[in-house]
Amino acid sequence: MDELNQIHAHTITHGLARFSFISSKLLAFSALSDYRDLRYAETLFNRISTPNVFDFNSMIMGFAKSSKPEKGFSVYAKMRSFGVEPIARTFAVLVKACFKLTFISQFHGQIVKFGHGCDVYVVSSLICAYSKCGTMEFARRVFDERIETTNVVCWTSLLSGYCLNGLVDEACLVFDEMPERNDVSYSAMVSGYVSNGCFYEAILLFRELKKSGSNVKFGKGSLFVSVLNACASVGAFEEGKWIHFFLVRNGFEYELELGTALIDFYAKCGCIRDAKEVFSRLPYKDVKTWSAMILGLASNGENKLGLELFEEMEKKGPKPNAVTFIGVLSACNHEALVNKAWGYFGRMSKVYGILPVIEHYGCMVDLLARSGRVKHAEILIRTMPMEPDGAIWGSLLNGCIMHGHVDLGEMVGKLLIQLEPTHSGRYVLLANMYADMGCWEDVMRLRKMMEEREVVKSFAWSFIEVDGVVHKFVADDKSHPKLRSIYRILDQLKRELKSSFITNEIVV
DNA sequence: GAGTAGACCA
Repeated sequence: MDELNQIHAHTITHGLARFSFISSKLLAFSALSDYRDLRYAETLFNRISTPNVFDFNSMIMGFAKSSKPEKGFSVYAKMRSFGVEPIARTFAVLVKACFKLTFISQFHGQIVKFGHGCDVYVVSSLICAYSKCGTMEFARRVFDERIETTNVVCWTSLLSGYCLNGLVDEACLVFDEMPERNDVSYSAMVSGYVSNGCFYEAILLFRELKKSGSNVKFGKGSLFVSVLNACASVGAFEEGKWIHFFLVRNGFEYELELGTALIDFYAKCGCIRDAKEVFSRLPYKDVKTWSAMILGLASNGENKLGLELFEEMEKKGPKPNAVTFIGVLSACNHEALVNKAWGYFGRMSKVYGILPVIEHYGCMVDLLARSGRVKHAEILIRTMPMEPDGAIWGSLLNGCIMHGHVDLGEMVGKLLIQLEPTHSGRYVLLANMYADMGCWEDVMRLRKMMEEREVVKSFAWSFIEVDGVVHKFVADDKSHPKLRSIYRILDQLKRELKSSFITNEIVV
């Protein structure tokens, strides 16, 4: 921007500012470039006596990229009052800044009036805007009415709209019908699957793409970000590892988003060593990269290292945000560091201006309840500024059971069942507590209640991937072909654990 | 232009 200031001064001193071409270029640079400064752009804009359509567009687009995109609406109003006729791009940008249906409808009317309804940029923007408002029927109508002029971007916008609104089947139909697909449309479908919990479908689609030998270009490699996310969610280790090799071979590894996705993937698969390796190799790390690493360390038992990393981040990394503190509090929770956690909980708002959300309170309540400070946990729940959810009461109930606070436990258990009457785990926890106390009548009463309300207890299950094959284990399932050898090893582990426990007891 | 990284506890 310093250079821009100099150029601007130069144009004034040499009498060049009156050439609209030059002032338009200056405005576009200050409003839209990577080094943009919107306040400076506004000053430049206000000095132009008769702004043309490109000047208005620069300002509208500049605001669209900012944190207050709706400010573009008043620029549009000014544009109309100046009698300047909007072009298609004006609407494409404006419509995307709409967060209310009434605004979209108004602009839609203007689009038709000025004859820009066939423009592909406008069509895709309208589809995005209607999708964001949850009105897929309007998005579909725009698409169907202009189907002869649609391109791959419009198709992808429609597909993403369906995914955003949880309509995965409709999104699949769109994906199947698309006349042309590129890396972005694959990425949209994969991430749509992931955001709707269809992790296997996401991975299968990627495998299909690999097998098909299609000529889809991987662009910056960002499709892998979505696939790694799916791999991390299901623990598809071999698939994720394959992607990592592919990325290294093609020089993608060190990109910010990919690096962060890899750290998260390795951490969620329990390979914290590989996560650390990627972290140390990344030349540029932002708040998400640091947070992913801290959360990864905390979820792999390396809590102290997680807290050390946070201290390093405070000294030489980016400014931490709310998610970073979830990792920090989580690490404190696992190490039972109550005082340290209170310290961080206070620092969050005092030093960084981050207001704690329910997840932060959840960490604190869990930590207090686990460490036996159930009364403190209860006070925190009753004084926190938001309505406590089932997870928070669940943490308190857990603490009550762990530390024998039966009266409070009973009260919280009943409250939880009232709050989440279809959640089987809530009944089971309370029933277990009654069983520990020998109150069998209460246990029976709860079981009956579950039957009457048709609450089904979901089975616990786990899985592991070996050589690309996923092995699933369900409680009481006897169907695995290697059942006997698995149980043999389990028995051996049990014996070893028991003997080490006895040895420890003798030492103590 | 469309898509894309981190989110308590259980």
